[in-house]
Amino acid sequence: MPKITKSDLLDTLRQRILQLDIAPGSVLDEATLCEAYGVSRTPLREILHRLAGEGYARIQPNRGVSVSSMDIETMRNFFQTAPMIYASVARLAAENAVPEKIAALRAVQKSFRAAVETAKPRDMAISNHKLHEMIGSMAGNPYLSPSLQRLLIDHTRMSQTFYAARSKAEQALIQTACDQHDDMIDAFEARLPSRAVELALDHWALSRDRIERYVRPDPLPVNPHDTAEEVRDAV
Amino acid sequence: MPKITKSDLLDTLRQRILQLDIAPGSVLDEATLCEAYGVSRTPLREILHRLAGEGYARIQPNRGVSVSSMDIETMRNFFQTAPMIYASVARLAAENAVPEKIAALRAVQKSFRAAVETAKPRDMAISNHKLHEMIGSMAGNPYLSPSLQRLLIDHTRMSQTFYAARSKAEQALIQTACDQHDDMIDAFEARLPSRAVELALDHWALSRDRIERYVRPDPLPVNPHDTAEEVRDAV
DNA sequence: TTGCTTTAGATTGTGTACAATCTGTATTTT
DNA sequence: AAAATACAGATTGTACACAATCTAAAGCAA
Repeated sequence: MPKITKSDLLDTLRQRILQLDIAPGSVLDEATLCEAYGVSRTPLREILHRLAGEGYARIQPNRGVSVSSMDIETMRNFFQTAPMIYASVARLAAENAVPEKIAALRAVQKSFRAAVETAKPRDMAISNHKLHEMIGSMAGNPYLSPSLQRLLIDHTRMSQTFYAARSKAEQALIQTACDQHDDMIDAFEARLPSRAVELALDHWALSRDRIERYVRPDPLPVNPHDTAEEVRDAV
Repeated sequence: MPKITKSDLLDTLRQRILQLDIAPGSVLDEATLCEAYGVSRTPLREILHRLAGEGYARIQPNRGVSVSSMDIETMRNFFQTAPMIYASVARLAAENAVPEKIAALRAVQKSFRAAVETAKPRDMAISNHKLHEMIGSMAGNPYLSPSLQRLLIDHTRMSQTFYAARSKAEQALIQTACDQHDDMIDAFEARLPSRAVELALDHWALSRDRIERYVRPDPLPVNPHDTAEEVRDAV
């Protein structure tokens, strides 16, 4: 029976949700989870309430808890909101930068780069999530943090495919994103809010384009003899 | 023994916190609350976790739950963030207006106006809070809502003094705020995002000035013979 | 006195039994 | 046959007892 602490279990569930190991919309069954992690229902239920409060899940009274879903309407709101929040947070992070937190950022960025170099998609996604969470923490604005949190949850879930890059071109994009992280941390450290905002928006644009490309891929060729490029130009 | 449902108790505690009936920073004692409302600790603890998730309270493991505090740093972040979020929410509310929700807004605004006319500060604060929550709901953006929620919690708590208006001038300000509500709802209904943003910022400016005036009141006259106006001009 | 250790009381966290509610199926009624 | 109802099994919600942890006061050593 694997003994596990409450905060560890909370973290484990958060990660499983972020990695799509537990699918959006699926039900978090109390009995199953208790069995799996060897805790009783009382603490588990408190964890579920907490997950709900953080936006990872949703509680319907007398009908259980389910992982937050990601429908088309949600996506629309995501694209509408992300740049504003990310830019604001970057600005505040630059204004409120302190050496201690900068060092912590660099440490996480180091593990992100390591994950990139060893091509471990899951580690990339989690490190990236953590990095951006820490930027939010450095921004230190309790009114923006909850929005940032919710954006990051869905952003990380959507990016799962991103990090499992197949082509050389996709790997190059990941490298660019990785370099952008370093530039952003430099901007925070130098306390350059405008520069931080600019970099944050570039970083967002890269991610956005990649997600859009996944959601709306190049159509299959109508005529099997056409190349993908010809089809794309025609559309 | 007053029998109370879980969601009612959740709502009651939210209102008590908003009305400063439970002071910022004070601990929410499990035993006391169980005694007071006749529920056992298990459901109460789940309510407390929920309140923490929503930003009304803060959990420190093994050290209990306390009502969110409002220190000087928090205030700074509040003033920095509020206009952006309020404006964004107003824009989205105008874009996503539906007759059903407009009707609901008008109903709450009616009860707000009634509270103003009967000079009931607590009802004003709660109606105002509810109205702005509903605007957020109509905006329908799950990424902005949590930030709006947190802003409203502290905004309502800070406004407690505002609604207990003493002078004629202060009552006139409340009237203005009330009229702004109607204008905003009209703008939502007519689907005029720019107009809605403009009105939201006016509404914010009014509230902000009032709060600032409370935090930094006119200084007492140095020389007892001076009038308040002379002192203000001299500062 | 000052600082550390011990220990009793209070508070928070967990496990388990039981109650309330919901869901889906089978039966009854029209 | 269709609709309504009743029931059984499963799931969620609550109460309470007990375990773990923290707090603060008392005692002891320097």
